[in-house]
Amino acid sequence: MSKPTIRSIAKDLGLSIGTVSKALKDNHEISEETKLRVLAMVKEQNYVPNPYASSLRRQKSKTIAVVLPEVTDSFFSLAINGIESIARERGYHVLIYLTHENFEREAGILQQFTSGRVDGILMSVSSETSQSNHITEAINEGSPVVFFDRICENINTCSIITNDFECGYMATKHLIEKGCKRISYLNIAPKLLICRNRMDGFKQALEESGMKIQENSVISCSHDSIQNEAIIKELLRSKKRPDGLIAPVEKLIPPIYKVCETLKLTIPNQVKVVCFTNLESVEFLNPSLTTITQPAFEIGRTAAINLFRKIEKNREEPKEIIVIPSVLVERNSTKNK
Amino acid sequence: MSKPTIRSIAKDLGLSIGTVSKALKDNHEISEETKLRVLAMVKEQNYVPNPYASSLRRQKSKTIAVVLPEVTDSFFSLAINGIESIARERGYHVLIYLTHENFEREAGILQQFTSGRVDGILMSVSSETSQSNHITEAINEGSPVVFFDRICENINTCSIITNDFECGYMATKHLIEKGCKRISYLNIAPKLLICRNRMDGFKQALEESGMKIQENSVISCSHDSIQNEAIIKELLRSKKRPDGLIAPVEKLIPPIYKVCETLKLTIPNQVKVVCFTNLESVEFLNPSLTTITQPAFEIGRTAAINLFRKIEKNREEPKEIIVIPSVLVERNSTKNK
DNA sequence: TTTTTTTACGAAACCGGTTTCGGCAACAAT
DNA sequence: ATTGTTGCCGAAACCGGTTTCGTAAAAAAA
Repeated sequence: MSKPTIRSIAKDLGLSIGTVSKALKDNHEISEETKLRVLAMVKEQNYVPNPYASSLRRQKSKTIAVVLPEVTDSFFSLAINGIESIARERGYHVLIYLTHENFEREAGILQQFTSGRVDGILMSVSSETSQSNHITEAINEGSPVVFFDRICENINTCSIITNDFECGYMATKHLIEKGCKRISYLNIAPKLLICRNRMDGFKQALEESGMKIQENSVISCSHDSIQNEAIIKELLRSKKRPDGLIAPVEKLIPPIYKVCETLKLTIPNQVKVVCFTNLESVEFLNPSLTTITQPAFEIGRTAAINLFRKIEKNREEPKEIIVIPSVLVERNSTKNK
Repeated sequence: MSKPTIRSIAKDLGLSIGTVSKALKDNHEISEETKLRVLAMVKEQNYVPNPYASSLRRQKSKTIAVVLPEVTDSFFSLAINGIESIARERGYHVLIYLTHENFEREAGILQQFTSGRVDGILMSVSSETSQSNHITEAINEGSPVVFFDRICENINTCSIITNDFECGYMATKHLIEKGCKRISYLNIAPKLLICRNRMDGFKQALEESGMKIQENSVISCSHDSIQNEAIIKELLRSKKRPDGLIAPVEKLIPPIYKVCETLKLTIPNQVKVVCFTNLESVEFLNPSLTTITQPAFEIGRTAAINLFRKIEKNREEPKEIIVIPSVLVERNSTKNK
């Protein structure tokens, strides 16, 4: 027995295709009695409408895309949780695409969306992304975009971020209060607004405290952990070794801890560390890690809610940036003896 | 200017729709010259074919589904990476669904697939899943399924797992070698084959060492971290407190470390711990955590490869279980002074 | 009773591709 | 000259729903 279609259902009931279709969407044109008959048959045959036929005709897919750099990061996996919770609630399907921080991949992915594969796009841009034609094009072709975390400033849409400037500022002030004299910010994606904001917060906190931006104040890291280890090792071996580190992403935790171990530098006595992360186990690191904990789930949720808002009423809405604040959780990596 | 369709492209070129379609798939019926003209126009107008029209006619969607309990676990997020790498290579799209360990959700998700939304399904079943009608039905309706990690034994398909029995055995033997006399296995999903296998390995290792399964040998944990904390606290406060713990999932790390801290039990002196996880930062926990590290990326990759094998040649293939071994990485949480 | 309105449904166009089939040239083989 | 062959392309059916429009019968209004 082959898959039931609306045609086979209609035939079995002696009804027309259109009638069955309307009955299934509870259209007022159809009598209650007929609706019940249709529902019964649908249930009996376990009929599920072909989504692609519907998508083709209605020109909407009930599907959204999530485009992000990676999933092996507590922030992004929690954000996906938040997104999924809303999508499920609304009956939407979620396509996931990983850019691996690569601009060409990101552009290639976005280009596919110009054909109407998805009704909307949630994205966190790659660290290489500096131009935004690929995104504009997707929007122009009718797929609204909402950014979360790694937003694209020159695009006129809704974005959900945390208070990155304040976070950078908080982290830095915290280190200064704890006695740090030379703080290094481990930059990972200078093109990203959020990283620049965090760094600007860092710089302002330094200035306010009468500290200068120096040679080793901002260190460029990569996405490769071997390289990062080398970079951090060089930093912590230099004459003017910093006594405070700010890491804007959790992938820097292993290299930092490893290098400190190798160089026999103790955290927090010789180097204090603050990292942006949502990993639960940071509490039990040696030493426990002071973190900026972002509202990752809530950011994902809010992004999804706003995307659906855009999808539903597709009129132009003003550029809006929603900020959900993070919290600094103080632990032992920044303790002063 | 509205979206280009194959119709508008054909009209602009003075060709028929069918010719354009064939030209785009490099059909031999079309002359090189015409193909070049079509390609040029397609590029000029940035035309991307409507995927749903194609899916509808071809009865295949170039899309697979990944159904899993959660993403906030290093194993699953790495597995997604592996899956995505293969899907991208083959030009497939990836729909993601989270069951949150809930059987009804899982069944509901699977039911949708009976309509041909996806060409195949990769799944790791929820811990509540004991029956498999929902999965059989999806397979019968034409969506091949490949399991990874949390497999469903009574379904005749390809599955990718790690050597769970040996892992349980290894972990236990390791603890015994390190001097443990009373070991507790923190069970999390007794219905799952992999958990039973790990536990069977645990039991066999106990027996071989002349140790008996006792009251506190197997402890049932839940998916809620507050509850787990209470359960573990009770366990570690009991008269016959274990001196070794085996945790089959990483979400148990925080409660274990927390309870030990609260009860002032030092790891590894009073309690030794082994956990199944792929988290990079376990090396820097206090104390560093001995782990069973699973080949998560490789499992995801292999599952995807085998799913595509099934999708391509859709003849029946024998039930096959591919085992990719894990490794025990010894660290300080199981050191004996 | 006649006219209007409402109710309930069917026929058919439509969404945008894919694929089958048929046919016209041009060229080769007989 | 006749009969294949081959190359190249168009016409049209088709995938499985959705939606518009028309209409017969029943109910309500005149």
